[in-house]
Amino acid sequence: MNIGDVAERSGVPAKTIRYYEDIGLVTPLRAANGYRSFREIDFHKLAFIGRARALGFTIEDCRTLLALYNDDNRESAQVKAVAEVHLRQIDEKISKLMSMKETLSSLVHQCAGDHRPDCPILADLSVVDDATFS
Amino acid sequence: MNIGDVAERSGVPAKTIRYYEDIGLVTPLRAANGYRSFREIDFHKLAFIGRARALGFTIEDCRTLLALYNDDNRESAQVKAVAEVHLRQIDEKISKLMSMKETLSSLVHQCAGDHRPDCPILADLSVVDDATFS
DNA sequence: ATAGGAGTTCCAGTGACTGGAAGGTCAATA
DNA sequence: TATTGACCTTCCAGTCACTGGAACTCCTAT
Repeated sequence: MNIGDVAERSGVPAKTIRYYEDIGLVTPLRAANGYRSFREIDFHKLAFIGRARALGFTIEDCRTLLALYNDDNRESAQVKAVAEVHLRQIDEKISKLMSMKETLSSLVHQCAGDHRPDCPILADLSVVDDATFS
Repeated sequence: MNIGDVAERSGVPAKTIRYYEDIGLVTPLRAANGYRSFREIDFHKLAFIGRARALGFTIEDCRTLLALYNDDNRESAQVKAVAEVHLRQIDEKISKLMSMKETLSSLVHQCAGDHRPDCPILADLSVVDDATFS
């Protein structure tokens, strides 16, 4: 398989696949003409990575998960641990975004959004108190 | 005020303030010894930026919001529009994270997390179907 | 022969910082 | 007065995970 085929099949862009090769995530063979030559196993790996990335795992997580996948002596606890850490980080991101959302949507609701200059959003941002947001 | 003072008062790290000067967000004066010299207005601006960043606005949004803040002829509708776009982006991020969270937490729950190698998380990631995640 | 659609490499940019090296300045103390 | 230590300066490089683009080669079909 050439890079275009594997890109289409896996859903991972060709450019990204080249990048993954650069950082040693995949190691396709090379044809005589210099083209990358992907085996089924390479496709499988890329699909795995694509799926893991879609779940928000970092590239380093992907490396770890692939290593565990290929390790017959793995313990499911190891995989679960990686996933749980990631899950906690997702939760943190969600809480942060939710609190931003609350503040912001309350400000947006207070704002008339008309031709006049008075704006509670700007008023809030320009509060003169020291270091209240940190 | 030296950079350390304004950093402490505004909650924006000194390193970040220097970066903000680099990209033209703040323009402190310079003392004879080459030290940056911050006026009240600089502090105020940094506090504004810090607050806006804490609400997730991009640097470019900050530029826009500061310009509106300093524009006597602004219309609150302009500010509201910026905030609403940002709010929608926050909502999108939240939905994405929530769907990741759901998939992932269901997988985590299915995983025994013991010494055995069998793992539904890895099983899910290695589904052989073509391009299902894209 | 030529056109086009593949593929290749390499370099630079994204956003918003952050770390670190190498050095200059200032206030207080021994 | 010398020195210590905290503070300041600039500049360069790295982060994360790509993405865009230039300049080139290669393959296939007309």
